[in-house]
Amino acid sequence: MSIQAVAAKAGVSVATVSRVFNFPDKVSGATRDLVERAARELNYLPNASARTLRTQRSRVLGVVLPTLLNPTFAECLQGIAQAAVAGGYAIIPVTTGYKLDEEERAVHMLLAGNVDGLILVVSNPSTSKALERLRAQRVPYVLAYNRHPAHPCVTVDNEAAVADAVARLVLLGHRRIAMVSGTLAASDRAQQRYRGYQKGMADAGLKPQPLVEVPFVESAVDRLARLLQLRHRPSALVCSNDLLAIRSIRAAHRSGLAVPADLSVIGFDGIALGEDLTPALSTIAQPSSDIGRHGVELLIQAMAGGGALDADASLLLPHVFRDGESCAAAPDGDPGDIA
Amino acid sequence: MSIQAVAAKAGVSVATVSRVFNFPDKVSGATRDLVERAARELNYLPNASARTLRTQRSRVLGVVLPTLLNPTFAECLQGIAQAAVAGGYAIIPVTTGYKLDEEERAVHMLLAGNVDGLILVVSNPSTSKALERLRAQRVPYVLAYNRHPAHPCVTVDNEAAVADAVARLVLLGHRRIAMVSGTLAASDRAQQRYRGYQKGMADAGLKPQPLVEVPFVESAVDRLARLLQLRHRPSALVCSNDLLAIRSIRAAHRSGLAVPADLSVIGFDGIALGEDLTPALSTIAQPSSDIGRHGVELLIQAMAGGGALDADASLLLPHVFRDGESCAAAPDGDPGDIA
DNA sequence: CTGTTAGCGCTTTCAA
DNA sequence: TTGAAAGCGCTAACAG
Repeated sequence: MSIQAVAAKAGVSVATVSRVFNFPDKVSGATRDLVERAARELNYLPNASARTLRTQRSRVLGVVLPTLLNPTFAECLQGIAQAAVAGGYAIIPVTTGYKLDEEERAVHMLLAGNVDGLILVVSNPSTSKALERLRAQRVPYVLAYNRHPAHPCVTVDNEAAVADAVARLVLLGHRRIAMVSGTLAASDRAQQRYRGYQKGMADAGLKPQPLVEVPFVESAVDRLARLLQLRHRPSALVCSNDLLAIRSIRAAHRSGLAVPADLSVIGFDGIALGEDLTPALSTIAQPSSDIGRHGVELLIQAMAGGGALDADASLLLPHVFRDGESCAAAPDGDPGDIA
Repeated sequence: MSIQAVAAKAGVSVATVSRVFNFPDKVSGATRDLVERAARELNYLPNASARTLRTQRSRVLGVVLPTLLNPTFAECLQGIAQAAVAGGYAIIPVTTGYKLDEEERAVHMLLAGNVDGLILVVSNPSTSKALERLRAQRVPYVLAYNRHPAHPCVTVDNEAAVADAVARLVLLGHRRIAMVSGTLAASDRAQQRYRGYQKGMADAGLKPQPLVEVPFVESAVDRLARLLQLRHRPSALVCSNDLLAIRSIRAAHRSGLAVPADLSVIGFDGIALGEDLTPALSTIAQPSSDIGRHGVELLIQAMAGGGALDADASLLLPHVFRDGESCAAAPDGDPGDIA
């Protein structure tokens, strides 16, 4: 069903039909009705490819995410989708599994697919080939969760957030506080959060424990359980994300420790599911949906202005500490190590 | 960067360049090298819209899902994405939030976006306007999770799966077994699973309890806790999905019941996260990723054959009972109600 | 306010 | 094995 057919049926030119769909007020009411009726009767839908070819705008956004298996990114994608629809855009999401070459492949694929702009979560903005390429080709893009002075980013203050969480634990009497993280090298967020841990400990005059770094792939529960069976085990764990926190809680149980009586656990992300667990997860909640939404809004705005996005358009959204049940006062009698 | 530029640089016609990209063996080795070099140097990417306009195939698949906040569908989408990439397709996912009018809107949007085919999870195939439309317009599509004799579907045998779960509980000595479900009207799966519960109870000579139907939106924990404080409370719960099972466990704790000592809970879906919980979730695991993958493969296959998909191409994939820790022998002394 | 027409970048006959 | 040219459906000058 083409514009030709509609024009013929309505007895007008194709230009008029086009105007009815794109600039309705440039057409007289009578003609407009005529065309709209014809279009409806023919079940006409403008052909997106033809329109894209002609206008050089696809009204499609590419989305690059590490995975959808972590609810954080699924929530973010929902926010992205919502904002995209509101702005008249479709999205094509691609997941990379935290792998650098997949990031590049994803960007290549999306560029080949004619997307107008990209919103992405990369492993590390400083070293990303994919970003270089986008910059070189002047493709509008915005980063989500990442933070880097040279790129437009929408995220939270990871460092401050974790430092704050550590301070709360200290206030509860904890001294042996350890941090559990995924592979540091695979994520700038993990690095920022670790710095936040170090800062929090230093601020409290405590000696930071060695980072407990668990690979993404294996479930990590065994590794964590081993840690918790040590003689001078931590009384509190700050985890770099909620999934790790959940596994830490499992590890605690397996080691015969009660959460939060024997061990406090704090997560990061604020996945919705955390509130339904027992104990409900104490966590640093970031506004994942908003991060996605704002990212898209910035992007659309920039594209309307015709250009790429500037680093100083970056947004730092507020995080909140969500007080659950996995966090309590420290058991007595452990002085910990003073820094 | 257009095919013209590449042709000029390589000193050949645009037709030859096109052939190099589409039918490499129809071009002599020397010419091919020439063209490939030129393309590389110019950083040429064929324009997807132009190609789509000309060939009438977009190589894009539409995906309609209820939500990504339930990890089940996120897992499924990963499977879909993987199979789509493997088959040379991009995907455009749209979520409907279990709302019928959103289903229609989604299909409309995707059709306007020139997708070649659709994979969707609808509320109820029997009553779906969206499906009618697809059928009428002869658009290739396949359903995931849904099951209906008149449509091509990829799913599991929900009824048998739940009946089997009930049988296991009976074997463990349970008599008062209740089913917890989301809004029945909103999902054919929920209806099938409920029938499975009824069948399982009947097979054991037990009287089915009234269905505990909790709305999707509110967290349901309060409602469930109330149920569990009744005098003749159930000793086991079969839940229509894992999210409900998790909330049921929370409700149990809140009511002072231990899981599985005082209450057994079985979920449905087999979300990965369930294995990291304490107690680890006992659940009927369906192969979500495979459901997505097979759906896409069927679709691509059908589209290659030029036509829509037939109902008898439907696939029933195997489910497995994943034995976790949320399910144990019934406490003594409750005879239950005999049917 | 409406119509005519060129051309977006590509694939695909048809001819050489 | 290669090239010339038509045309996919649409938008946007431009003309009237």
